[in-house]
Amino acid sequence: MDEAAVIFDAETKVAERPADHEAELRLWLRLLTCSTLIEAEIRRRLRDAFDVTLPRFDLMAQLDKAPSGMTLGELSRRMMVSNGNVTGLAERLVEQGLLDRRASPTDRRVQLVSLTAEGRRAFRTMARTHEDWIAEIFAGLEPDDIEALMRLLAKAKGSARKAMSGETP
Amino acid sequence: MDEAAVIFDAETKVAERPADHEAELRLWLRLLTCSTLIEAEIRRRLRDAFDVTLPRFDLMAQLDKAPSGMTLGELSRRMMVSNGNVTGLAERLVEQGLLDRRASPTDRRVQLVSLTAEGRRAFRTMARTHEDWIAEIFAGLEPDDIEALMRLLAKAKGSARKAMSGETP
DNA sequence: CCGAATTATTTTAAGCTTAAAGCAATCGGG
DNA sequence: CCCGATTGCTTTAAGCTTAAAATAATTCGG
Repeated sequence: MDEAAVIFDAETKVAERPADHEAELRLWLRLLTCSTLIEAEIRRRLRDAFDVTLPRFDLMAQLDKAPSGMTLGELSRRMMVSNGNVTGLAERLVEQGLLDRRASPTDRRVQLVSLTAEGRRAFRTMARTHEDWIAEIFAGLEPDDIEALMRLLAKAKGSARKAMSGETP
Repeated sequence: MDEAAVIFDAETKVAERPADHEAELRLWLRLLTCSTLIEAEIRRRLRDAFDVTLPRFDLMAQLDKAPSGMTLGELSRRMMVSNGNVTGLAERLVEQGLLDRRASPTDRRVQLVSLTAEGRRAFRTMARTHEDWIAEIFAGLEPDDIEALMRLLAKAKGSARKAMSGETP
């Protein structure tokens, strides 16, 4: 009964529900499924191969790009997670001897973190394997597919960002 | 020094590292960023508008499609999460009066859950708004873009699934 | 019918995540 | 200089998530 109504609307645009956006909804579901699936696999492999979690790997990846270290705030912005989250992650990585952490000499509020030599070595090893995993996972895509996906995902991201800022104008 | 080497390899394919898969890596980063971004926004809106979490919304969505209810195991398979996860989610939804839960009359191991009348009503309200949010978020995409993304994401998913089963053959 | 294997679920321990509140240091205007 | 605002970080409480172990019920081969 409800289903019939929805189909009817889709065909005729008459509707008490002005527009149905089934295509967009299905796109979202597929996008989410796809990235969740891959993310779960990467988590599993990181755990099995290196006994590391994805968040810790991500944090180390950010620091690997900044040889001189970074503040916790900068890290939380780049990782797009909360401040408190980074506090805890960094704490655990310091415990493991993979991170150095020190107060800024010029601003006593600021905490600077960087990879230790061991941390850098460990990350580089993991990163190489990680890149191979990703290549394996996307091996079924042609170069053209990858290019098209890059473009379309950028467009989707732009669209999403716009919807987030200009909230109900 | 390392950077230079990587760039050199990319150009010439000489390399001690046989192939670099930068394109795939960047695709994965973009896919992940895109879906994380949207997911965070949906979580935020569900919380602000309906005081509900995404996992609870997802669970209710599954049950809405199965009017006669479902076992916890079926639910965990469809949601692609662990059994223990569903146990806890269902528990909290029952507490809120949105879910009914009863043992199967034919198999005492099995727990059947279904939406209560209130749960169904609440879900339908949320679902309508949720669909509008998704439409808003993807408003910058043309119908052709959506179609192309659907196709390419399906292809990516297929490729990922293949990489997951046939592990290092 | 018995016992071993399988199946469905729950429990546990550990870790991730967030929003909100709190604390300390710094900055900026008067 | 000083005080109010801002900034950087930490803490807290709550919830999600998983893997692994535990529990309980059912099934199946003999």
